[in-house]
Amino acid sequence: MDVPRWLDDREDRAWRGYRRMRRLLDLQLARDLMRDAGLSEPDYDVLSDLSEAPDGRLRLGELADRMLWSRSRLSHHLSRMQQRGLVVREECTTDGRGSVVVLTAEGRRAIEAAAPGHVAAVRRHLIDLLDPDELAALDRFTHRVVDRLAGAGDAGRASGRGPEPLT
Amino acid sequence: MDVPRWLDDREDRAWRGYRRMRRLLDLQLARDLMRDAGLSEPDYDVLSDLSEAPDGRLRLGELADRMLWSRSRLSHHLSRMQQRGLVVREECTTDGRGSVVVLTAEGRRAIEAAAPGHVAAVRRHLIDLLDPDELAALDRFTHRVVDRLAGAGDAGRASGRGPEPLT
DNA sequence: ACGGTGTAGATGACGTGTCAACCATCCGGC
DNA sequence: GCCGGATGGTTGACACGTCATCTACACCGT
Repeated sequence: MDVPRWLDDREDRAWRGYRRMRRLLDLQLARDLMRDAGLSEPDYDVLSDLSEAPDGRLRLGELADRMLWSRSRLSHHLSRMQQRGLVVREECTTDGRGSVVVLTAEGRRAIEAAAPGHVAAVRRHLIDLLDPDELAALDRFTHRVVDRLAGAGDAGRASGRGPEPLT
Repeated sequence: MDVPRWLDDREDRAWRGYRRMRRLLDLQLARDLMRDAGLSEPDYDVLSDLSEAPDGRLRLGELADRMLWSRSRLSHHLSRMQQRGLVVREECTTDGRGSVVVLTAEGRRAIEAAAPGHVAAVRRHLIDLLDPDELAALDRFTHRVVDRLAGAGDAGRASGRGPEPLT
């Protein structure tokens, strides 16, 4: 690590801006969503991913992977959503261990009612504020960063180089 | 709201990329930080903001505002950090209600030990992956978004226009 | 068929965040 | 001076997320 390479002015501004935006955007979108649709962001994400799946059904693990959630987290969250009647669990016919998460009619109603307002909020607070170049840049570099991070699970900082085994 | 204006392909890609990056970056930075310095990201942020303040001391509310945290959250978190000896609370001399948060020697040691590694991680996983244009774009639009959101606290979606009273 | 190993999920304990009271103090008007 | 409302901070109850653990089943080699 030797002499640390601090962030220069431009980098620091961008980094602070990112974190601040991240926080404020979250708060705002969560507020809007809760007020307009009675859903939390995690609720929305679950319902949204489910609604995009054929028949509104997905294996729990598959859903967890898509969302980048731990199975445990998803399991807990599903229990709460199940109580509210938004989803149900079914046993998996092809794998005795598995469960299948299924969107209920009420869940579908909820996501369909919430979506237009949520998309509008995303536009209002973020997307519509970007010019085409910025939008393109956002697309490019987020995917670049994601590929790096998703590629080598830990990509340790320890030794100088190269991927390392996952933990 | 009428016919909802959905996100087109480019917008959708950028938005999904953003959320995915956000999640993975968080996980990775948190992991690195915990492993290398035994701090959570919230810990780091508190210490970092404190260490930038004169004498390492700030009014609780002032700190909460800078961090965009609720006073309640900060108060809880400080109690935990105080237990670990990273900060202490002092009574405020100019306002009988207030408390002043003070960085301890150990707290200063912790943040100084953590900083180089954390900055390196931020570079490795994000900053160094952006070309100058992208960095500039990130700086620009994040601040634009922040200004909007910070400006009109709620900036309601309800009526067509204009700021509304805070909740 | 059987035993060992790995994987899918569930669960409980615990740390953290939020929300709604709550108390103490400050401040502006009378 | 004092009263009413605002402000600074704390607290407790509850929602949520994580981690370690546990059970049940799958898969593979023999």
